[in-house]
Amino acid sequence: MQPETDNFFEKVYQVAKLIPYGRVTSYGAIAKYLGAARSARMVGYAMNGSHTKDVPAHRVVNRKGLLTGKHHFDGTNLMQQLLESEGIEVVDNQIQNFDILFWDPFKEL
DNA sequence: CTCTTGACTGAGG
DNA sequence: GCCTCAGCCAAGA
Repeated sequence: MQPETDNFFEKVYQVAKLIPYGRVTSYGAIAKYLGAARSARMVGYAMNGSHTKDVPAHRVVNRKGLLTGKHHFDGTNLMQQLLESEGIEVVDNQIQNFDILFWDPFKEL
């Protein structure tokens, strides 16, 4: 059965899956791409179920490039480990060169 | 229906 | 640049 792309949550998952390897984006960017620029919080809220999906939630951070959602991962530094595993530099929960690694769905899609 | 919570963001000081 | 406040929207109790 086809995924519920009509649901806000599913839309978030779909976009998150489109994030290329070694790239990151912000909740607001995804939200805006979905047409709900003010629903950035909903994006993060939706990610609560991301662990049951094939969604690379670790590639999604807040606008500052800070790993605000790392507490939702199993370990304490799991999110950082995943990012570093993709060649992304992370220091003190903050992504380095965030402006360069930032993946804008409007420009890339 | 009302109230609370939240992986956010933008504006103001 | 940092801190604080308010707005925003959806889901759960």
